[in-house]
Amino acid sequence: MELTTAEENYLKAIYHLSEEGKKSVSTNDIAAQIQTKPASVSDMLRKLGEKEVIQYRKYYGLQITELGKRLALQTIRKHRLWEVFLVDKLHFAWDEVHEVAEQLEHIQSPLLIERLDAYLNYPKFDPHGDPIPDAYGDVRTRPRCALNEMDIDQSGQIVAVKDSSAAFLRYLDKVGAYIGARIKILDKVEFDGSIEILVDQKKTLFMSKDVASNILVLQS
Amino acid sequence: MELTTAEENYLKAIYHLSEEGKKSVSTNDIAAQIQTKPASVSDMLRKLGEKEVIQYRKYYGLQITELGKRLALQTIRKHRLWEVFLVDKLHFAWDEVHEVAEQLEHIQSPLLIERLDAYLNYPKFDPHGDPIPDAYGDVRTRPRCALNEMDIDQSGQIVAVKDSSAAFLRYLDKVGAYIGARIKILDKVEFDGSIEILVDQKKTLFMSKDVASNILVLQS
DNA sequence: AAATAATATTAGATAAAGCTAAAAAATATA
DNA sequence: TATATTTTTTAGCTTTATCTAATATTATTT
Repeated sequence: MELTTAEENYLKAIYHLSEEGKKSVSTNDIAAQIQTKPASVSDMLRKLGEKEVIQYRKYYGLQITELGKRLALQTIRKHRLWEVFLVDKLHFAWDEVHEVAEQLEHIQSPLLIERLDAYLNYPKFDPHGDPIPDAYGDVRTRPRCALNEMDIDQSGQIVAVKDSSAAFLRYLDKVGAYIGARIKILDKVEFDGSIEILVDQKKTLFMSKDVASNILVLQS
Repeated sequence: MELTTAEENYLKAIYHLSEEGKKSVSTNDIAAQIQTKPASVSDMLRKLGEKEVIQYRKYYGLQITELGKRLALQTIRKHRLWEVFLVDKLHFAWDEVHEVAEQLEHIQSPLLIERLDAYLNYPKFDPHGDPIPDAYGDVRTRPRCALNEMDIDQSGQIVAVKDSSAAFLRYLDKVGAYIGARIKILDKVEFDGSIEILVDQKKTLFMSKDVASNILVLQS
């Protein structure tokens, strides 16, 4: 089963949208996700249906198949391994890796990915804390909750971010929130949902609900 | 100046053929080099002419421009740096790197190449002994001659191979000829041009003229 | 120099991936 | 329920990069 670069990108988008727990993935959602027009999406859905990576009935909706899931996870695996490479070995900042990894993920060479994985010491998470699927497409997820959903006095460790945009990541760098940081909720403002947290038992930090909702925590 | 992947491949082929010292590069040569049909080449030459990376007058011939040379050397630089990465870091054999590097060379990210170069410690030659152009497209070439052109009793060091096909490279691995090996011509057979050489003052090796002509030596 | 061969180009198709505008289907609203 | 709105799909066009078959040009031989 060979997919083109465009097909891989659509399938990845569909996989991500499917995982977000929504009832079903709409043509418009996909168009928004990959910055294209709904008309182009319709066309592609037909093609992906023919290739049996999704089940598709027009006007009805779609469902990703097992095959599709496996292929999407392969692409995600490659993307995340390359991100680790860029950060760990080439010293990219975590907000600089996405665009390059978007390109690198389409390189076709099973041997390359096998060797890269070994070279990076079989990492389990990428620089944004997202889990790296193994060669069989298995993903080990950790229980995690959004920072804004925690209560006062609860503590935990930052394990991932939901939004990986450069702007957000640079903001986190600036205020000193990083993956691995131990945090504790000091205060929550009812009015706007903003919170005050203690980072690494040293520094207090105020942040809006919007920011907090994009930070994922492993509770302890 | 932005080139598509296909355009980069054509330009690279044109650059390589131009460097081979031939009077001029023919449509058929290019078609053979990149495994396509002459009709497709004609089409592409027109496009490359419009982009001013070659000077092109139909039926007359073509000449690569300074701009074209610079862009071709950028691609070659990327290709060769990736080959070094694959061999030095991911432990690919030198006959396994070409196809993957063909893909990697089209990744667009100046920062990536800059960092990769630094990470690899600014290598000057790729695993086949070919020089790696610097960021400005300057290539430092070493004087080198084909092994079959040397005379009896002359010695030198293998510095590169002309043919980088997997079959040839695996043959060299098998007989123990590698880049860096010190060699001395022990005998030359007038009849067929085959030769006998001493490798690293230890081992003698017989090889056909065909093989010898694809091994490049720095004479000492 | 004329005929033949080789080489190069154009014409016309095809396939992928995108677009806009129009039509069709599904959903929401009055 | 009928109408309006939103969503989705189709129709038709564009671009890039191929191809084959036909034509044009240049080179080579008689």
